[in-house]
Amino acid sequence: MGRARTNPAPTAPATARGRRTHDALIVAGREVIEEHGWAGFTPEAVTQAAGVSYGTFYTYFESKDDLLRKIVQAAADEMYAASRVPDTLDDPYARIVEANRRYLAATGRAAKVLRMVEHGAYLDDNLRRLLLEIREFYVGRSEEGIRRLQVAGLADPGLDPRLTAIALGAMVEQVAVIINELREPLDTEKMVDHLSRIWASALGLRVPSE
Amino acid sequence: MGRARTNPAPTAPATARGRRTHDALIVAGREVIEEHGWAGFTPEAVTQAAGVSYGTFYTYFESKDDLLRKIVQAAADEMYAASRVPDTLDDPYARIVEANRRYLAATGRAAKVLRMVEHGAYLDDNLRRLLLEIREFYVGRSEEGIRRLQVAGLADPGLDPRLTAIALGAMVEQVAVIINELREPLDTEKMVDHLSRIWASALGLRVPSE
Amino acid sequence: MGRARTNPAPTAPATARGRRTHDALIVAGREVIEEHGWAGFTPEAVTQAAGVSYGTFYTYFESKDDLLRKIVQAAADEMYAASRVPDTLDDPYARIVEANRRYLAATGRAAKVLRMVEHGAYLDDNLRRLLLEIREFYVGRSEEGIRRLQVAGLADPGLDPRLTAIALGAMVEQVAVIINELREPLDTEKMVDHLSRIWASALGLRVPSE
Amino acid sequence: MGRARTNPAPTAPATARGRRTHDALIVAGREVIEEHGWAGFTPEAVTQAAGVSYGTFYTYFESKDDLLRKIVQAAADEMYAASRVPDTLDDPYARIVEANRRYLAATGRAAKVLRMVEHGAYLDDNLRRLLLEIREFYVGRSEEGIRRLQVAGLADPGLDPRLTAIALGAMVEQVAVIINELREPLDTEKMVDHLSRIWASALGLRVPSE
DNA sequence: GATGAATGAGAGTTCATTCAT
DNA sequence: TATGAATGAACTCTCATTCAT
Repeated sequence: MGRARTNPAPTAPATARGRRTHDALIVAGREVIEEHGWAGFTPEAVTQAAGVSYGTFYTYFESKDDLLRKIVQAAADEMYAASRVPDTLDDPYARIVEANRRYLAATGRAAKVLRMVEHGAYLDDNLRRLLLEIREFYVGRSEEGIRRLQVAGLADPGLDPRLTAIALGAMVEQVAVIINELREPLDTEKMVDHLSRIWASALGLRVPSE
Repeated sequence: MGRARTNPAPTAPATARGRRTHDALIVAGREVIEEHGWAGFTPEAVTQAAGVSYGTFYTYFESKDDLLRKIVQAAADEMYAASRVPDTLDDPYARIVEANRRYLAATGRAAKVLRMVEHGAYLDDNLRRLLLEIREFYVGRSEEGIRRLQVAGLADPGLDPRLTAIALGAMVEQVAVIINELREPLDTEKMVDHLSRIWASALGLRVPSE
Repeated sequence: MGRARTNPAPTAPATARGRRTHDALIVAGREVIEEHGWAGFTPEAVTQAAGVSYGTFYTYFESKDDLLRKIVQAAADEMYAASRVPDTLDDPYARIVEANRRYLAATGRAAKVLRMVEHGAYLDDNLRRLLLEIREFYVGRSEEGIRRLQVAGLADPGLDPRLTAIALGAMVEQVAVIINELREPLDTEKMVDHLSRIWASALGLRVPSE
Repeated sequence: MGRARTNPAPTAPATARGRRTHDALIVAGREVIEEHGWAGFTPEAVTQAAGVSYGTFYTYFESKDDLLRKIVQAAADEMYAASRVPDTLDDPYARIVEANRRYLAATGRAAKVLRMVEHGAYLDDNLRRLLLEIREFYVGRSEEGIRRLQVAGLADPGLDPRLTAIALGAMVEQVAVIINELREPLDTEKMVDHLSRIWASALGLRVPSE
């Protein structure tokens, strides 16, 4: 009936207690979605995991999707922060290794959350756009890097930087997600090594012999 | 989905008409899941897309998950068939190119279905196992190929064949899925070329100059 | 999330059984709203009153408000039908008496429903418009009648036909609603007599002595 | 509404500040119900309109219904006060005109509040009784007036004073409510004139020519 | 076999009320 | 007295599945 909304559009928590509960819900939400997937991601599950009552959910979030967006944003922010390779690292190959190591180690968990959300993304434009932006960020960054290496005469100039960035980015992204679903456990550092060598040889970079 | 199941197990269709309806539902189910994702995949939507009445669904499928499994199986079969590289092709690089071309062109659609299903897979062990098997099939096949090339002295013997197969397989799989979600349209043949070159240089195969 | 609606926008019932259930829900809905008012008008109450299960509600109505609109429409139709004074009745005063009698007797119940709904009408434009139209129908009809009597030299030409119609219509409408809420029971026929005399003397019509 | 009530019965405000807040809530509550109807009348909306915090509501009122009763009482008191026709006015017709003018002008707003509340009244006996009393007050007063005019030989002795008072009171009450909902704006003073003439002619009073 | 109505458990959301600070 | 977070029962709506025809 287009009933007038009388419920508060939730505002930022005013007290420390409120802030604590708010954050606990985001953390709990993330755990729930990691563990039980999209279908298990219900306000009830989230509030139970956070140890608060059902109604408290709506004290802080306008809707289930509102929380979802905030979880995605938080995961994305975390990935950005964790994946930044220090500028002090100069050697191109070392930079690749470091980027891959960080992506796998530090951001694997966040990547999983994003993947779980992709399902919902088929329905919601905002969320889909957000996910696209996140991917674009990584692809764009790699593309730039490849271009710079080409200009410096270190990478094969015959490669299309964008296509290459898309392909190599896809590799790392997908490996980060499936790494824990595989039959066998897997030596992460060794995988980082292989990913980096693939990356380097694709660009025509000289891989330092170990 | 985890509902009690008192349904009579539907038997194989006895008549030609029955067979037609049965198949139409699988086709329709696949279209629905491609277009509207997991959340849009309801018996209602599927029967409407197939042009039959609601109740007919349960004449042919024990449950929604039953249909899902059959869709996945059909998609997997199709991928297997489409991705087989003819034995007559001898040159290793040409084989890689052909495999990638086929994966992207012929199986991209099926790959998308599988990805959409992955969400539901977090709930159902059977389905999860099925998806793992499909991936294992591809990874295993690549692993074997790499091993053979190593034995033949054509590929870098320092590589772990399994890790390499996982990484390169992940690349192609993910590219096949995101290729249609990207901002810009993308020249598929050129992507095949890049994927193949990455694959070849990763293995240390000589890429024939164009 | 703007989740795609997959539930059928309910269509007209295809079978006789469906028609029966559909109608039973409208009847039950009306009883519920008469008896328990707007606040008691819940899908649960309605389906219980109709003796069907909860979910059946949404087989026939898109929403609670959808049913409400249909109830209002049905009540309005019924009022129109019941309040029509036969053209064979010629005497102006007799026509007034008959109109009032019918309004009170035949449409009092419908009027009560409409009044109960008015509350919701403060929120929903469609419904408000519908209620306004219903009132306009009656006021307009009376206005015309008064105008004709003035032209015929039977009614006081100094009266504004619209204001007079509004006031007299308000009187009958409100009497129809409160008649059952009063402390004391009330002789309906005597009330019809008084209303009619008020109406007639207001217009300056000669009231036949009894 | 019909919730268990373990609330401490709030006591009358002890301080001036308390008094101010208490009154502000009543005023705000009235505005809210006028503007957004029964469904918009929530403690949340009321406290926001009054510019105090949510919890403050229950410092002053036992429940939502408690506030409602106080609003109704205030509206009723206001109507009584505003509708009192000065004893100095002797002429019966002038008294009628004045009563109608006051009812429409001064009490229209209060009448609207009462009407909005009627919906809730179907749930609460106290409130229903209160509303009945208010109506009875007006009907009773008119009834007395009619009786006196009959005794004085000024009004038609054939009329039932109670039925006549009910009908004429219903007219004014309903006009006061719908006057602002009509399609067209409406000259209030002209409406007062028509109402009064209807009233007078109904009683058989001589309407002074203008 | 096919149809479409019926079912009811469960999901998301609201809101009157309570409580700790 | 004032604040705003917390509570949970109740409400609207959905949908996988069953059933009568």
